[in-house]
Amino acid sequence: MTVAGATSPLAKDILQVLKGRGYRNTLPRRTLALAIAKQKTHFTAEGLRRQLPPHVGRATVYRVLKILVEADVLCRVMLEDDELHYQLSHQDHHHHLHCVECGQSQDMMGCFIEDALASATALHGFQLSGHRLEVYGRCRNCLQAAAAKARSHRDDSVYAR
Amino acid sequence: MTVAGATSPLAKDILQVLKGRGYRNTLPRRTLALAIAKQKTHFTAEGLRRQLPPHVGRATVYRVLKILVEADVLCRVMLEDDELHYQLSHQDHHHHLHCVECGQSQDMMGCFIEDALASATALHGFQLSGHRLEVYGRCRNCLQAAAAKARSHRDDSVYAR
DNA sequence: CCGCTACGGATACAGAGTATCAAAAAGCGG
DNA sequence: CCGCTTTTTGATACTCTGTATCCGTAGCGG
Repeated sequence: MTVAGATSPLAKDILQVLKGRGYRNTLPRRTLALAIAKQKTHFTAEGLRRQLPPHVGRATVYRVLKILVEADVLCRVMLEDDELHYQLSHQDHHHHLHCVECGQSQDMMGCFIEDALASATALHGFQLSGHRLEVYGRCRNCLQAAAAKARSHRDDSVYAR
Repeated sequence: MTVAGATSPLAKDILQVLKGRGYRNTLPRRTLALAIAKQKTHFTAEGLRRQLPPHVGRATVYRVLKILVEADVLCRVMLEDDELHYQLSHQDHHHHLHCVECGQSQDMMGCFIEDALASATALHGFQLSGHRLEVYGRCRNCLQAAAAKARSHRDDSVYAR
């Protein structure tokens, strides 16, 4: 019933990646891996730290996050409020749909703009090397919730700013 | 040959916008407007401040930048190194081409991904509200410079990382 | 020219991330 | 299982960007 008790497959994967990169398997890293595996959505460095036992130092959190970003386990996403968040990254190139209502974000697999982008940049004499796309909107759940609310209170202006 | 001596049309526009929004016309703001008008490309808040006479306070710089972003005179762009830069914004929705070689950035007018985006997000039950796209690559000038260099020194590996 | 306010600059503060460093833990060879 | 070397850790201090406060000052409408 110690730390090892609740190890998730994902946490194991993370530790495996660290091992593969020559990093040692330590208690703080196991704790971090477990905490990251538990995240349902994006999170900030400080937010993550707050979920950790207090004996895990701030520097350690940032160090591990940095390593995991370099290892492509996590990716950093910039939200509309200019806050830097982390989230589990699929290895493939993809983008994120961020719900501006509930803050959840989901992956949009596959990149459908690569071609359009290539031709558009070619017009400018540009040789494309990469891009960063974040999409904002309202997710299915929030839309449904809003619609339900609208039905019960006709006078509420759900869509007003 | 005082401050008024070098006033550019763009600087006047900026001051006009401030006036239109009910802000006063003050010396620090004139100085700021002039400095911003001189920028050939994106810049950081601190970088801008360093180009200003030292009697202009840090807080003032940030305050004015904030106002100008709200007024859509400037827009904030996130570069690949995760540094926040500002640059003159065209009023219309557009994106930026950033050269990873020389750091210059140019506007790519018109947004060609809106449609593709709408259909892609619809698949996820998303109601689109906005997006952020930054494009990275090498600009015409840098490509030409690299090509010229390659011609003169065949052995240099210009394209190697 | 006066007086009301917005403004400016100095300063202190806040939040995110990094550098430093002594002490502790990992892993390895035996 | 033990000691040895190297990596890691957490505390702390620091840096960097940006914001809040506060009082003197300067704009500007009258």
